[in-house]
Amino acid sequence: MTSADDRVVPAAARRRRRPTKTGVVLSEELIVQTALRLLREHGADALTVRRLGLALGADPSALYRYFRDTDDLLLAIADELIGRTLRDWRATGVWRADLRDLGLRIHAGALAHPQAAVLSSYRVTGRVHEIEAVETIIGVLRGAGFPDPDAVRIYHAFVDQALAFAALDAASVALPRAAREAEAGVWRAMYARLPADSHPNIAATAHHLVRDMGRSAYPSALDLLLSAAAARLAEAEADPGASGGGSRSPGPSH
Amino acid sequence: MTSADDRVVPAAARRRRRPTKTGVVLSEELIVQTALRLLREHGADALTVRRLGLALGADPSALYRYFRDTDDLLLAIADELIGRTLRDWRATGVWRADLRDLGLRIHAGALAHPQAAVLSSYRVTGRVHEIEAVETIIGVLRGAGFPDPDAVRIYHAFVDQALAFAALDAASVALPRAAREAEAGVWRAMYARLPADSHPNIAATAHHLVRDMGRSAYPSALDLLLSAAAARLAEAEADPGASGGGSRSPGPSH
DNA sequence: ACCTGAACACCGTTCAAGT
DNA sequence: ACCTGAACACCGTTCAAGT
Repeated sequence: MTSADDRVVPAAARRRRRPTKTGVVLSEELIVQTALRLLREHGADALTVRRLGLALGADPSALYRYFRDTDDLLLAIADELIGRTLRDWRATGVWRADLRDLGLRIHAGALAHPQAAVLSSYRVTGRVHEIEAVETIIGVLRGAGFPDPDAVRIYHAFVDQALAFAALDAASVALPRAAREAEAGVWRAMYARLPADSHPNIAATAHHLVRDMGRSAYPSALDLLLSAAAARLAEAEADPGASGGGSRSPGPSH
Repeated sequence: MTSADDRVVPAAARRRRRPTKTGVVLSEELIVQTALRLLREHGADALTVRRLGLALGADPSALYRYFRDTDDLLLAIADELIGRTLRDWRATGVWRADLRDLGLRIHAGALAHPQAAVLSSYRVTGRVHEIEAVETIIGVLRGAGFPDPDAVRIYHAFVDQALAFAALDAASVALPRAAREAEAGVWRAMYARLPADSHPNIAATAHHLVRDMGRSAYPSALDLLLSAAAARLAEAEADPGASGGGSRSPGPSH
């Protein structure tokens, strides 16, 4: 009962495709690529079944042969983004550097397609690229020597933090122009001008706030998480029994 | 040029309100409360100007006198959620416990209104409740002894982590029933059944994954962040010059 | 087997007209 | 000053009919 199994027609079973009126031969891949292009070029509001049909040169309703509904299309987009992000990544064997690189790539990949990321970062796709990513990240942690329960806990915190910040920062990049400018202005126009007697802590740090809040906090948050994980690993290695078992094991599989 | 300044009619200047056909007297507060109720009772799709008008007993177009557009209404909802979350919070003076409590409250507050949170957690409102929250959190950090640049950096990582996880977890709670069940099923039906020869790391940790992935990773991620911050503070206190200035200062202001 | 086109039940927002 | 109602330009999705 996975999402992949629910697709209207399994890709392999599909044949005898007829070109549309404009001569295009539809496919899941073509639709996902076109959707990403629409999002990129015209923003999140442009991803409608009707405009996607227009961009493909097909009747909008034809898309329902490839995706159950817009949500199903979204999951396919999410998995394609994961795939692109990790396509050319290779482990170095230094776990902390590897996780840092993976986290920053996930974040940067989302910001490269903010409109798509904000719609899809949240979702568990159960599709091929996501599965490879899970296998890779857990492999890095187990290869580093984290006992299995710690490896899974840290995997979960790491990947959800990466996806959560990716969505957060993508959302701000994907905001309509007016809203985006209004938010940037709030820090300078409002926070930087609060009087010290009513808001002493904001007033004392206003120049730091204005400088900091325009940037993503993800690199900081990532480093804090990795620091704490490293400390945890040192503890686990000093006292191997404490964490409740789990075998040491193979390295990353990719 | 803040969002508050852009409101169609400043609340104070509004007078001589006429009841609607059904006898209701509209106000910004009533509209926000009704919007939260709609979201809570009927999900994110229910928040449309038309249904909100219906629920209020007013013509949908009347709402445009109170909010510039739906985005402006969303910012008001976001600020109301922040206000509710912190309404009865008090500092204990133990910075780490205070921040942990604040983080968990922000997260729990979002999950109590998942449909509202997923729409609004991202946004900088510049409104009154948000400003109080910023002042409070920075106050906790400065009161703990973090130098100003560290206080701001950790404030930013802390609050964005809380909001990002709040939105991530709210999104999964707010998912339409079918999609939500499909995602839960993916871990049991797909990840737990991958063969060890193709996916050794997932296979070795599958039982941990199934147990862990159904819960939020936020408490773990928060503790990792606070651990690392505590370590940073210990360093700063051992070597006060290293971090580049910033005075020690007052406690939390609330 | 797959694509089309009409139809249905909705949207957000604007603006002239009412009171 | 504020609310109403019609209008405009859109949506996602379904389904009978075509090829």
